[in-house]
Amino acid sequence: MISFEHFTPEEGIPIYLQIVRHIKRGVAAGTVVHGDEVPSRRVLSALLGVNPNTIQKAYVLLEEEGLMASHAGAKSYMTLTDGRAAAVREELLRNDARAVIDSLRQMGLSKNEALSLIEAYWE
Amino acid sequence: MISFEHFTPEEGIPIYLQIVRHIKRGVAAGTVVHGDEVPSRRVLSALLGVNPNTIQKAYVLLEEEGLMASHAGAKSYMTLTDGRAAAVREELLRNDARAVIDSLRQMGLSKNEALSLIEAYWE
DNA sequence: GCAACTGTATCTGTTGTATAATACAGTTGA
DNA sequence: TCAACTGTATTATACAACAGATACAGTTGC
Repeated sequence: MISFEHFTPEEGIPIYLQIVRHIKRGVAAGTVVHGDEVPSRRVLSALLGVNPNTIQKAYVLLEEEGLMASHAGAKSYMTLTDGRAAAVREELLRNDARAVIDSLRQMGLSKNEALSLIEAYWE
Repeated sequence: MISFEHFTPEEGIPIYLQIVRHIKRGVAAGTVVHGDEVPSRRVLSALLGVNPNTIQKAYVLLEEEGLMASHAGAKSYMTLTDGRAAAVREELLRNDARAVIDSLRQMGLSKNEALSLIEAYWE
């Protein structure tokens, strides 16, 4: 069963997108693997204190990407080939890198300054 | 006069917030300094192809943060003490660092792996 | 069979974003 | 002075995103 223990909602970003992101990061980390059971819409909605439709919206996105499968009446499970999981990881890493690099560059930082910044805030 | 030459709108983020971000990054980079003239609402709206109200919404936010000042009938200018500019820079850097670090950590990367990633994508 | 779960579909309402059309008032400079 | 710019304010409209309420339908296990 996929864990939402360390899920910390952040305002300014739609909840359903944060749910998608949380699961994708789990896939990238390898803590979410093929065949893992996904919490039901009602269970997760109660856990997070949101509407079941909000969960459904997130799950539909994951299904459209082929990362999970649902069937009326039955539980839902992750559907992850090795290649698909690796692709998710690459996508997230690339997006993160691109976003932060663009931003830091626009602020005039050099590569070394950027690396020092990340190192300083890593803790 | 503040330049919008390298302003590249990105979908998914409200235009007025992108304008605020663009100017703040200029402040952080030192390319926008105290006393710099800000394009008028009408001029910038024509340049970007958006409604004047959208520009106004961005400028109101900047005014509320004390980064610029407007007076009816006159042009608008940046109002930046050295400390204020430094604070804007620190805030943007900290937010960028925090966002990317949180994400990479959730994907299971170590500090060195994160640094290598940034270096690899910097180009 | 049936209770208790599962996913699915539809409708409603609020909010944010952006546009449009004006109107009014203050300043600046020739 | 006065034309041409500035900022400011109001009202209306449209649309999409987001989330909530509710009802319906399929499965699973006893």
